[in-house]
Amino acid sequence: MEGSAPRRTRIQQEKRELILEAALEVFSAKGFRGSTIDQIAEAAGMSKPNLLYYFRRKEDIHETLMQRLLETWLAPLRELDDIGDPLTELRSYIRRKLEMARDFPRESRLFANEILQGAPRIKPMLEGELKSLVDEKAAVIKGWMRAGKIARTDPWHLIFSIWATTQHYADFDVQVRAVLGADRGGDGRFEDAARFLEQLFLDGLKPKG
Amino acid sequence: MEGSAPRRTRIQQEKRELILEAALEVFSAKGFRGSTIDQIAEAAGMSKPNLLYYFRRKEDIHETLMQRLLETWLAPLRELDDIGDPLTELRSYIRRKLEMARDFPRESRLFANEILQGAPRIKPMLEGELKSLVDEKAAVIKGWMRAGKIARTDPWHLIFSIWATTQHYADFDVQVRAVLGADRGGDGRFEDAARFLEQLFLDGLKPKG
DNA sequence: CAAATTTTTGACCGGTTGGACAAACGTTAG
DNA sequence: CTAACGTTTGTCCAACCGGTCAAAAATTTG
Repeated sequence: MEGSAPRRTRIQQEKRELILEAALEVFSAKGFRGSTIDQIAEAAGMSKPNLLYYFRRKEDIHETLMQRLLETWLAPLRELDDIGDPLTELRSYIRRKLEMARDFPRESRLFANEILQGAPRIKPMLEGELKSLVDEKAAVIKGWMRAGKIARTDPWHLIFSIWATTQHYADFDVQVRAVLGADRGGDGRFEDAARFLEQLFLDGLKPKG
Repeated sequence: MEGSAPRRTRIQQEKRELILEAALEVFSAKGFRGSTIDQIAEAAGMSKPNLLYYFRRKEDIHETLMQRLLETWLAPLRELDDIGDPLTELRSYIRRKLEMARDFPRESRLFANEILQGAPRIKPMLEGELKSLVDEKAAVIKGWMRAGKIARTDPWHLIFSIWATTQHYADFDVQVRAVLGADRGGDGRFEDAARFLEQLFLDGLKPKG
């Protein structure tokens, strides 16, 4: 048992938040190994020993960050529900995921970094909680297919493709901006992406008629 | 001018290849900062000073690796050609990219790592060579749309979505395997992915009829 | 063969980094 | 005020890491 929530003073709560915010910034930009405690401390406006008073080890910061991330990261998929029109549900899911890529790019990159390195710290979660959730939702989608509400295809790979296309705009942001150039790479790129993805997932590329 | 190819002995050529192979393995798994020269040297079966005899700095290895990578990485897009049936061309492009994710996952991860960190070493290339190439191919695709051969949509985001969906199977391999589980996560996953992506990009999810 | 050149190695160095620690400082309660 | 507790800092250390260097070993060349 991890047991009863650790008693924390007001200062501790505030400083811990500050550190986590700073660490998210640094970790997501440079990766775990590429980040130093000093950098995080400076970003949080405190000295290294002071930071280590709130988090005993560098790993502890990363772990805490990761746990929080996973909560919010899977929320959109959890909301995918059997009630309501299937195509609308899927469209909403795609939109929500794209909004997360837009509003929480650092979280997306932190996650991507972890997976890229082989997910050493969260593999159990992937094989357990995540797999269960995806299997569950895949069953829902399969139901829609059987009912003729959406085309028959592989629900798991469908989910992968939604993850891939949406998170791409956070994880590969530099590349997206570079390719789109100064004019089209501005704020409008997420709306363009939303329009494109909606069309792709609904109709594909075959010409109408 | 970088000038005439540096004269190299047989041993130098062989050892440099060995080092690059080992470095690809290590860098792609742990990132640049997360990798040590010692690890690369060990993977290449030599001592650290010996390795440094062939590559004076750690960065030199990474740079060489990166240059080679970019050549092969963009080859499939270069092949996308105006002659031939548009839908077939796009299907081939998707297939080739997926094959690269399957056959060269380390290269894909190395590239992903670089982009994730903000592409510090290849940003100029992204804004120059890559952008030009993509713009050029986007124009080709636009031509197909005008000719009514494929549905009208955003060619740039179309290319992004192909990159994202295919590279996902290399970069997020751990996650894909974890979610698919022992049975479906085997070698067949790339064929499943190929089938799914073909359907997605051609027809989307709307039910037929 | 021997000389010249290339390759390999062990020892070493300076800078960085994660983390420990005790002392100082601040705050609050009695 | 003072004791207790929470917070902050300067100093320090051991491990690690990128890279140097000179000398030994191996290889090539004449």
